[in-house]
Amino acid sequence: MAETEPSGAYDPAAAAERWSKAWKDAGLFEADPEAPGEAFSIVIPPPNITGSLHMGHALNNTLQDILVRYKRMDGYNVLWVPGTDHAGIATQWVVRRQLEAQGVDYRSLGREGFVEKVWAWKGVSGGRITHQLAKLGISADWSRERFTLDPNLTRAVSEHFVRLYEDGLIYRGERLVNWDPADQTAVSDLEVEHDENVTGEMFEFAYLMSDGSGEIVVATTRPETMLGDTAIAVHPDDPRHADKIGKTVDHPFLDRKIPIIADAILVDPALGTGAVKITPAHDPNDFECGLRHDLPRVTILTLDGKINDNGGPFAGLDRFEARKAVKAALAEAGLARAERPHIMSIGRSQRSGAIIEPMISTQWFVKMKPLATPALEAVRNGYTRFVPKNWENTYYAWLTDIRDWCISRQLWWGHRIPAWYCASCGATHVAVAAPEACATCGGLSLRQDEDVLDTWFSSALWPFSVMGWPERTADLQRYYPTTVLVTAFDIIFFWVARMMFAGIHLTGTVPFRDVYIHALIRDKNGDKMSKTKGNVVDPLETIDKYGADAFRFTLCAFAAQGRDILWDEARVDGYRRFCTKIWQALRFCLMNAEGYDPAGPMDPGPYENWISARAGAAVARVRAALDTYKFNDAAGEIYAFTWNELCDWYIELSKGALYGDGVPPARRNAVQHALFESMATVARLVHPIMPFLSEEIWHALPGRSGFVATTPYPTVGAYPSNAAALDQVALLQEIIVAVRQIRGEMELARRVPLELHVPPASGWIDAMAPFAVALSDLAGVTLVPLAERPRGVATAVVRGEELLVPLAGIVDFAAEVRRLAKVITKVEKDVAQLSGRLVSPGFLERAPPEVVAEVEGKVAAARARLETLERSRAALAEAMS
RNA sequence: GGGCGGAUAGCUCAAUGGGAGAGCUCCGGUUUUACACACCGGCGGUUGCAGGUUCGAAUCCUGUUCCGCCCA
Repeated sequence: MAETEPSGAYDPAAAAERWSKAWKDAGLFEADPEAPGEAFSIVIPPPNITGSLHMGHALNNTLQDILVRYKRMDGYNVLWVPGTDHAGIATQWVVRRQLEAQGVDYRSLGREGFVEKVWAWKGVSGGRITHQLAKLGISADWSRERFTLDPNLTRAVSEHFVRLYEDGLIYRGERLVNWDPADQTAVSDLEVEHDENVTGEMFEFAYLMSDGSGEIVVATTRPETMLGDTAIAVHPDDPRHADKIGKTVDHPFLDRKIPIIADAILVDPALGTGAVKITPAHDPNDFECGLRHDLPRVTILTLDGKINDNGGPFAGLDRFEARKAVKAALAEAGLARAERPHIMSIGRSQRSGAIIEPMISTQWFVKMKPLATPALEAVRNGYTRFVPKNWENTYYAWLTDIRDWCISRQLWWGHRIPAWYCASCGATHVAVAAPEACATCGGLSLRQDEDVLDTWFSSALWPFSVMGWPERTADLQRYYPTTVLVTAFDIIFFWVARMMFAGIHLTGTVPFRDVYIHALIRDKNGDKMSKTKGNVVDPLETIDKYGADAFRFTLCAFAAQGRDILWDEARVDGYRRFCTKIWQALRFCLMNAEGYDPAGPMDPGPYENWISARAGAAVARVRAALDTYKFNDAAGEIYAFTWNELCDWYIELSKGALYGDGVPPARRNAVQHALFESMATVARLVHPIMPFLSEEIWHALPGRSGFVATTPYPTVGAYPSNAAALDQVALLQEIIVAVRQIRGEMELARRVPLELHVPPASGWIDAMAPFAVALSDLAGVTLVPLAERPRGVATAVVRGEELLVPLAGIVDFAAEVRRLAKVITKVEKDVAQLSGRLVSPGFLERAPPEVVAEVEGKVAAARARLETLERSRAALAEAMS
C-alpha cells in the first residue's frame, strides 16, 4: 500500500507490480455473466504466438483497455477476452528454422513429431507476448484466455468448415493458386504482397511459323514460362496478324506445335507486337484465356520451384537459373529479338518473402459471393458501424469485388481439414468427427486430407469461438455479439470482413456493433517501423524508461481519428512529467491534511465551488470524448483540467486558507475536502488511461476504500455548477493575469509589492475583497480605490476597466510606453479585423442575428479597450514630459 | 489504372462553416514553504498551391503539387 505521505517521485515500476498483483488477487477483471449491468464485451485481436510486443499491439491493447476500464467503472458488465493465434505459416517457419539450426530436417520428424515440437515451443516461448501484454497493465479476463488451437476452438473450426461445405459454400477444385516455393504451400490473394516499381526486363523472342511463313514475336518478363506455352494470342482485328490466326508455330525446344488464336479480351493490340504468349498453368490471365479456348495446361515447375520434366532440356534447373538458360538458348537459336528494362511489380509471399509462382493446384476454396452479400448489407444497414466511418468504403470495395478464398495450406501446424477420402471409391466425406467407414461404398480405408486450414479461417470465428460456440454457453448468450472491435486498418480484409461474414452465416448476427479502426504507428519521419530500417521503438523499453502510465497516456493522446501516428519520444517524456505533476499534487494535499475530517463541518468558499464546477465541465468533456472514441480529446481534457485548472489555480488559491492564520476550521476543512475530492476526480477520470498511477493516488487518499478500477466513473451531476463562483474566479484570474503580464514584461520580480488602483465605479474593491490573499499571493498586488491618477503608471484593461499600477521609483516609464504600444497594436488589429467583418457586404443581412450580436459586442469591447489604452498612453506621456 | 488518407507555429499534433489552439522547442524572468521533471511572462501562422460556393472557408466543391497507404 502507498505510504500515507509519499515522498520523492512516482515510481511507475513499483506501482505496476503492486497493482497488477492486487487486481489479479482480487479477480477484478473476471467476467460474471450472472452479474447485473448492461454487457460490454470485446475480444482481443489475438497476436501471433510467434510475435513479440510491438507498438501496434501496444496501441491496440491500450485503446481497448481504456474502453474496458471506462465501461467497467461506469457500471457495465464487462468481458474482455484475451488470447493468441497459432499463426500457421509463421509458427511452422520459426520452429522449422530452429530445428534446422540444430541440423534437423523437420520432415524427418514426421507430421506428428513435428507438431509435438511446435507445441513444445509454444509452451516455452509462445506465451511471451501474453506476458508482454500484461506489462501494459491491460485488464483482460485472463481466466478466459484462449488459443486458436484449443480443443473447443478447433471444434468450432471443424464445425465452420462442415457447415459451409453442407451449405455448398466450400468446394475443392483445381485452380491457379499463389504458390510459395519456399514454404511449399498455397497462400491466399491477401497473403501476396506486391513490390511496386521493380526494374525487371522485358524480353522479346520469336516463334517460327510451322509452315515456314515467317515468325511471330512475343514478349515476356519470365522467359522460362515459354516452356509451358500452349498458345499465342493475337487480337482478332489486328491486321498485322490476321493471316496467322489458326496456324501454328513450332516450339524451339520441345516437340510441340502451338496454335495462334484470336482473343480480344487478353490482347491489347496497341501494346508491343500485338502477340501474347499464353501459359495457362502459370499466369492468371493466361489461365482465364485457356479456359476460353480450351487450351492444355502444362505445368513446368516442381513444388520447390525447379523446372520439371515438362521442361525438356531445362528440367532440374531452378526457376531463376532456367530463366537465364532459356534466354541463352533462344539467343543461340537466333530467336532472341530484344530486351529492355521494364518497370513491373513482383508478388512475394507475405511470410517467406519468396517470389510467388502462379501454379495449378487442387485446393479447398470458400465461395465468397453468397457470404459477402449479407456482410455488405449488415454494414450498409448500420448493424455494424465503422469508426471512423470512411473505412466502410474500404470494406465495401473489397467485399464487392471479391474472389473465392483459397483456404487449404500445405502445412502441418494448424487445423487439419476435416475431409476424408475413401481409398476404395474415392468419395469425399466432410465431417466434424472422423467417419469410421465410407458412407458411399462402406470401405474402411479412409485417408484424411493432409492439409490444414488458413489461419484466418479460424480467426474468423474468434468473437464467438472464444465464448464456446457452437455450444450455447452462458458467455455467448450474455456477451455476444460483442460491443466493439478495436483493430488497425491493415486487417480489415484479412480479419474484420471475414469475421463479419462468418459471424453472420454461423450465428445469424453481426459479431460486433462498432469497429473502431485506429492508426498505424510510424517513426518520426513517417516511415513504417521495421527491423531492417532500424527505426523500431520497443514498447517494453519505453515502459522501462518512462513507465506504463506515461506510455499509455502518450498512445491515447496520439490516437486522433483518421491519422497515422508519428511517434515522438519527447511526448512520452512530457506525459511522464504529467505523472510527476499529479504525484506532486497528491503530496501537496497530503502534506496539508492535518485535521481533515471528511465528515466534519464544511464551509466551502468560491474557490471550492469553482473547482467543483470546473471538474464537472471536465467530466462532461472527457465522457463525451470517450463515448465517441475520441481518445486524444479525452487525454487532452484530463491533462488540461489537472494541470491548468487544478494545479495552476486551485492549489495555489487553496494556500491562503491552508497557510493563513485565523481561518475558520469549517472553511479549512472544506478546502482540504475540495483538494481530496479533486484528486479523487482526477484519479477516476484518468484511471482508464493511467491505471497504475491512478490506483496509487486513490489508495493514498483518506477515506477511500476499494480499487479505483471498480469505483464508479465520475458523473456530471455530482459536480454542481455555480455561476457566481465561476464568474468571480474568472474575474480574479483576469486581474491576476493582467498584473502578471505587467510584471513579466517589465521584469519586475515577484517580491516587489505593487498596488493596483481600481476605479471605484467598477465595484471591484468590494467584490474582490474576499480575494485579497489570492491577489497578494498570486500577483503580489493590493487593490486600492483609484482617487487621483498617480504619476507614472502601468496600465491594464480588464473587462473595459482601466487598472493602474503605479511604478514611480520602480521602473523607467519608457519600458511601459513600449509595452503599451505593443498592446495597443494588438488591440488595433483586433478592432480592424472585427469591424471589418461588420462592414463586409451582406454580413448584417445574412449572418444569424446571434453571430452579428456577438461580433458587435466584441467590437465594442475591443474599441473600449483601445480607447482606455490610448488614454493611458497619453497620460503616461504627459507624466514623463 | 482505380480508390482512400494526409499536408496547419521550428517539431509532434488539435480545431460542429463564425476571431487558428495545445504540448515540446525557443526567448526573458523566478532557488515563492507540492513540484526547477516546477512556476510566471513572451515570440512564433498567407492553414501546400490555384480557383469556386458562402455574409463568412483550415473546414464545403473543383483542379493541382508533394507524401503515405490500399486495390487491380
